[in-house]
Amino acid sequence: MSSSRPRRVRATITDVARQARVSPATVSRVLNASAPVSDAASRAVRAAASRLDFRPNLLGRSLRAKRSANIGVVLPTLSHPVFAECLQGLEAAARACDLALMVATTGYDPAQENAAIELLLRHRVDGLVLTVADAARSKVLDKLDAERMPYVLAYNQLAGQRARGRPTVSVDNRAAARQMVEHLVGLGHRRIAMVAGSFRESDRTRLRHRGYEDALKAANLAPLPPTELPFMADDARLALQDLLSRREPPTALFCSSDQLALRVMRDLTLLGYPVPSRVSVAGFDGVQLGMLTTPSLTTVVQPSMQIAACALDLLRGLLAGEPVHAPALLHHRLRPGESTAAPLAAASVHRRAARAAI
Amino acid sequence: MSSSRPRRVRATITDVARQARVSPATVSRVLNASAPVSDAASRAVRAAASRLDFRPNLLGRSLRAKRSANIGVVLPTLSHPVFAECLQGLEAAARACDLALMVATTGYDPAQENAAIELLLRHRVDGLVLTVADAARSKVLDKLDAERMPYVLAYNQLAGQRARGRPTVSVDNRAAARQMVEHLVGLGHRRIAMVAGSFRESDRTRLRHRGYEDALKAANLAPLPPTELPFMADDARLALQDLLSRREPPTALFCSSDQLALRVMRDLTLLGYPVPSRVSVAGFDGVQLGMLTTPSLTTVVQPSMQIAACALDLLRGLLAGEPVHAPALLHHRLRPGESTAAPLAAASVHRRAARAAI
DNA sequence: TCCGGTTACGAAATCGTTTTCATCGCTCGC
DNA sequence: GCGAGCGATGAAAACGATTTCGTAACCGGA
Repeated sequence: MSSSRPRRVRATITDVARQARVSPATVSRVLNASAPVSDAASRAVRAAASRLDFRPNLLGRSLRAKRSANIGVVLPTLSHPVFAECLQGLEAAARACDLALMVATTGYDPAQENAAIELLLRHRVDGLVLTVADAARSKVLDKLDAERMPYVLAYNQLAGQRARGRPTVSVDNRAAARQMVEHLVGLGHRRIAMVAGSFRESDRTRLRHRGYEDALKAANLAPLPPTELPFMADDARLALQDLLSRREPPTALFCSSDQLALRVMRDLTLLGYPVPSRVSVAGFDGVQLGMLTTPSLTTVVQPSMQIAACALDLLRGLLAGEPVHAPALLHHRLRPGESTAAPLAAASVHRRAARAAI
Repeated sequence: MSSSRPRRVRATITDVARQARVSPATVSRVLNASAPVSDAASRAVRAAASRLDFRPNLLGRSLRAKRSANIGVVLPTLSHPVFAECLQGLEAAARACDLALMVATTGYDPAQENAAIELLLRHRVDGLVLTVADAARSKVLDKLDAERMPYVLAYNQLAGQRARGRPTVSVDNRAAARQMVEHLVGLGHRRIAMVAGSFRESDRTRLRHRGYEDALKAANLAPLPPTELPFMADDARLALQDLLSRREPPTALFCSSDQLALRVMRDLTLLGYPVPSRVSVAGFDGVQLGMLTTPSLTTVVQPSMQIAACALDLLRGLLAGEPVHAPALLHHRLRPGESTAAPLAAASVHRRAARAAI
């Protein structure tokens, strides 16, 4: 009820020192094990600290030590389960080594990427784990380099000159996409389309598209023009309808992400194209929920937890002064689901061939 | 290539002051608009700041001002889309007022809740937004009260004495659950079971169970014993199998969360119980992906973004010294989906009644 | 006994801000 | 013309830790 109880202020290191009859320096040395201290003093300090319920003020420490024990995380969105899971993994890994996490999301928008980083830099994070929309042309990376701020890219994959000195953790997007499309080819599909939200703005989507092309080329098949699905649900459905009502419609759709794939599956169902009997659908990411739908989603699983753990490890290495590692490519896994099957088209092609032969 | 370029250190407020030929105090006043400053000085300071690319060191500021512009977020998990979305909303709201977010997850474990809060307190967050596993017996709330640390509970709902002075933002879980179960009753269901991960450990689940009971009592129906679904996927399926192979099996399942509901739907499908024709399934949360499955999920939508925005608002109020508001109850919405329908049982009951009449 | 070397420790400077307090010109009212 | 009042400013003291540097005490060896 009464709120007039005098706001008891926290004990500071000086209070502990006084109680333990030592200097603040000694308290610091004991609590951080940063220098040898006699047993007697050490015990006295610990006793005083616990008696006073001492909680070190990390602001003071960070200011002086120029180390905030605080790492920044910049992700496109948390509505996408892949990034949410990644953050979850980062948090677990970070807390295991007493690091705090400061997070910001960017909505795939370079301006917001910049704003996010600016905020984190003001708060003096020690380093960053980030996923940018398009690492190939992101200017925040250049800024971070200029500032000498350690960072590790997660999910982004860089090539050529821009990859130099930039640690990344990802799967081999191109190879994984190729494998997935080869899987579709193996099922008998001949007209496979790739759909994405935007091909221009994401380095990963572009790489996956390359993988898609690789697979088709290897099978002597012609790639179909890439399909971009509008953000608005209704427009997307129309676009899909349009794609499938062409003269020779694709029999399989390779989607650039699971979220997209799930929406596509739903829309196909609503439009009256059964999955997989009429159209096969494949995704990319391996989100949990893909296993819960009916049909379950065929997809490429990215090891998000491992990506997170690995990214944090690399970052800690950088903070400890180790040199930059080569890009880390983690293993993906193709998870077959019920959303892909052999195409009907194969059968009808046979029929047509048979008719022609008569 | 060469990394010997001397690590240029950032300009400090003193550097800016020197360049602008004023004192650091004046720079501070200009940059924070914390006191009137002459036009001339103001311009000089701004010019110097931008010339030197000045980035204020928030550690220094926080230390001195006892305000870190940093708020802590404690959530059970980010693998659950509801919390991921909430965090997303918090982040957007926070960045709009230049607050940084420090996040920690707890896995619904009180010990981890405590550890998370301890970490955040050491970092001197200004306040917290948190969702605890069970607010009714959470001891971290008592600790925070003792510390006079401002916080707002999200999703948790408190009752009676423990609610006093504790700001919460949530939907009315009991009423919402009741409404959902009434919807099932309205469809003709007479044997409705509630399933959850754990009834003991979550205040929300308990409230939703109360709502479930309310609805049944109002309809003069008997509640079935609550079903807890084991965490392991296989065990859960067996438990479900067991539940449905009883003599008078439930015709509808009310699940305590969407994630659970989606898993239940999937398991039912695998077990050969079609949804909704044989068993109806309802969820709670309103996650996006519930709309993408086939059948789509009937659920109660919690306005996660609003909850986040409201929580941050309340917290900002507390930080500004405003008194604690009454618990905020935000509107939920029943989103009908394809996972619920009239029970087969109704028909067979009618048939039986008809046979008896002959 | 004395001396070089180690060890444990404290005094004080420092990190980069904000905030208090005193001061210095002004203007205004008389 | 003169003090009161006011607005803008700077000097200096915080904030709470770490880290540098100097030194007292102690140890072993000559």
